[in-house]
Amino acid sequence: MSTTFSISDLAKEFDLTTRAIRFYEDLGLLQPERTGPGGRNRVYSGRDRTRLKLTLRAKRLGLSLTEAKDIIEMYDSPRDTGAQLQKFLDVLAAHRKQVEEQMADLQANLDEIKVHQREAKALLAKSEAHADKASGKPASKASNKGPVKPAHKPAAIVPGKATGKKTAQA
Amino acid sequence: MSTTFSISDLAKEFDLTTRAIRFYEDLGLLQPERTGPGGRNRVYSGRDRTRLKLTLRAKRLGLSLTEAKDIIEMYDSPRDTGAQLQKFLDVLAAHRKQVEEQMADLQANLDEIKVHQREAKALLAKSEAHADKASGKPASKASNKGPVKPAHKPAAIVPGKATGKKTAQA
DNA sequence: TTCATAATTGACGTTTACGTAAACGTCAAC
DNA sequence: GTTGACGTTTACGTAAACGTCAATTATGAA
Repeated sequence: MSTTFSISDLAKEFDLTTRAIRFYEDLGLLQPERTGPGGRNRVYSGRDRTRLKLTLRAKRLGLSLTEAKDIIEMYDSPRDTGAQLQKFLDVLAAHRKQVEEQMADLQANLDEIKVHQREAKALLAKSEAHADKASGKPASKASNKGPVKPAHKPAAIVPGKATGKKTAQA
Repeated sequence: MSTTFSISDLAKEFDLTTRAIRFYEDLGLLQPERTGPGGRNRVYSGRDRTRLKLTLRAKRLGLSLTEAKDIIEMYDSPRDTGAQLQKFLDVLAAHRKQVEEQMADLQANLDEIKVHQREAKALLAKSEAHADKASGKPASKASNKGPVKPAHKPAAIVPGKATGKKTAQA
């Protein structure tokens, strides 16, 4: 009873088109078996599903599909000799460094977002306290008196809605 | 003495081609002034430089250029009314959530890498201790006795070498 | 049996993000 | 007075990552 999946199973689960999944197969990312008459239909294993999941995570992190493939293959390949193990460790160290760099990028972003939040909240509080006439709840109008200069700080950069879909999380 | 930059200044600093920089201008990401005879030559301000830096960081995080533009514009736009401030806060909250999600993705990656490192190191240590004949330093050969099964764990996903260049950090 | 549903293989189209010439202007240096 | 180094526009080319048909085939329900 080794769990398997049809192409539409995976398409639904990960919110992809079947076209995309077949395309990933063309790139060598998936290797489904065939079934039915003349072996027409694709059957995906749990391993295929895992590789697909990893591929999508890689995409979310900004990698190309071929980069994703290289890495997944790397982690999925045999490491039965000491030399291979050592090389694997080297690659791991390099990857770790890059991940940590990207983490730093993201952290910088998050920090900037927080700063903006603080500033905006402060400004909002000030403008509300200033416009105290008939304020019950609708705390936003258009107070064109003190233009409340936008703090010309850089900005923050944010990820996510590449395909505008559901962002199937790993 | 407002610091300005030529197109090749920016190209060198961020390791881009001038073509790319002009392309970003076509997308509205940069708006250099013109100088020289007939206003042919581009002159970039510090603000342009900042926007370029943010654009590249956005790319590293997997955003498209138009997504990058939308976000940068958002952060760069005026917020002089209470309503605008409130909307800005809403957008900030959404962005923050997405950043935190991506951070989680990355953290999962990092954890997996660490697990792999631990496992590989353990295996390496064992194979070295096992192959104790004339071991001075070159601690890797090919011990084809105990094949040391590769732990069939998923994998980790890693960012970075998109353009294969120097990864100019923000 | 017939109709809908799901799957398949081409094969061409599309969007993004630039690359790569071609052909030319400008200015300092030699 | 020509040679670089640097700049410009126009324009076609390209790789990646699918989308979008079209023309089949198989299966199950009505």
